Amino acid sequence: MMNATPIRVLLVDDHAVVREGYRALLNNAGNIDVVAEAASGEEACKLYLEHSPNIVIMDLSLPGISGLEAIRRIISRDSAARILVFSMHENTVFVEQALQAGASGYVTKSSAPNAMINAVRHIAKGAVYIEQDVARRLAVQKTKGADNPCSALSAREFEIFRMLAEGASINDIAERLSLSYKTVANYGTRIKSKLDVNNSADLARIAIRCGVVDV
Amino acid sequence: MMNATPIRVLLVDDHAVVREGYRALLNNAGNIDVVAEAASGEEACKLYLEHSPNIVIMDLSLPGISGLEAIRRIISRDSAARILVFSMHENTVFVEQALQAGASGYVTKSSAPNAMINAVRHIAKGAVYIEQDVARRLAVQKTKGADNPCSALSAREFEIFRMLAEGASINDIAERLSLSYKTVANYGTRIKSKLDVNNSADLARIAIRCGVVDV
DNA sequence: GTCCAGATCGGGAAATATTCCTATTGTCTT
DNA sequence: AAGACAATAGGAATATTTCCCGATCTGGAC
Repeated sequence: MMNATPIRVLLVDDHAVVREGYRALLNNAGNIDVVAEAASGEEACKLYLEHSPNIVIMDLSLPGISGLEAIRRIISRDSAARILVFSMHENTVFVEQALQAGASGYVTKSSAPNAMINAVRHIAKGAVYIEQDVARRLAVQKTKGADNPCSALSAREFEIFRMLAEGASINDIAERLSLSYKTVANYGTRIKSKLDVNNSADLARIAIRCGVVDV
Repeated sequence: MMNATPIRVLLVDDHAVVREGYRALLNNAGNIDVVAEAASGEEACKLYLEHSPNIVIMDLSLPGISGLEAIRRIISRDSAARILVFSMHENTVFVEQALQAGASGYVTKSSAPNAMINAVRHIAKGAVYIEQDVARRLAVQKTKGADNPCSALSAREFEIFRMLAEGASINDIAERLSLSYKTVANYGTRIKSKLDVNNSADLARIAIRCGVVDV
């Protein structure tokens, strides 16, 4: 097949080996041209301005500013920027945050190898690309227009969420808030359900991610 | 340059895209032949017996049994097996655990792309390959004793600790490790006791602090 | 003013998880 | 060979979590 101008891609991942692999993959796909690579969010912003690629493929976990922050910065400079997040995180929290930040697509590293290729082509055409199962879980979770998971919580829920994430026991919390044990236990269940997790470890991680408690 | 028999490699990583990338990388290097790919520890063990590769390149985070457990199983069947761990974890705890389990090398994904190639060649010759800075940090840590709580844990404890901190349920873990529910539950209690915490949220925070799981 | 949605608060019962105890192997070390 | 300790797991008692309910209360919609 003959193609016109190739899709120009900026690759952002802090692992050189991983970038190298993706580069090989994208080159083999044809009509996709990796024009630059960045190992950090800062570098990504800089290189975006220099190269004005059609697509940015962005890992979320980066040294320095996070992938999410990098997305925000790129979008703030060019609201038409098309960014495909290529993350190993399956959690919908990340998807939400990425889309909220302005990403046009989200593909997980567990996807089929050509999912990235497909996503690149779709996004280049102006579409939004999210994988089926990720999208489904996202839809289930989108009860409110929450920009971060914590904002789906009511005041009381948030308070108890914090305490749980800090490692407080149900009894502690009940006592400190002068509530019945049952009430707190039920809040715990409701919070986990709202945040789409089913254990305290994940709860703690979300809290840390949101800066609600510290590490 | 002309070479005799190529180095036959078994690639183990749960992400098809990542495997694809490494395969491309190794093929380009010349004289290295990826003879099989596994997406899980179980599959790796099976394919190891079928193909008897010269080298296994093993990611540590796998579905089902962990990379560490897979290394142990392969080594228990063939103590001469040469396994290169190729992990994204920089933490020395992982290096320690991997070498203890019988790995012959440890390369992080942040290394230069050809570090993997070098490592494969070295290990194929029978050497042990660990990157400079990783080795240095390992040595530093050894000289000044236990600086992080995880080193108080045994191999099994560490493995389960990780899984718990990642949010896996007792049942998940039992199934993935082919252990009784009771065994895992008891490990959980022992781990909490050793780490001096009494809930999963604190467990997760310690794991994050030690860089054993990410946020 | 009435009504409804949603927040807050909790009981009951069943399902799960955790703890503490004990016991059997196997593998080192001394 | 003895002792220490890791790995494994059962039993029984607790503790926690979940699911399902119902009672208030409050702030807006109509």
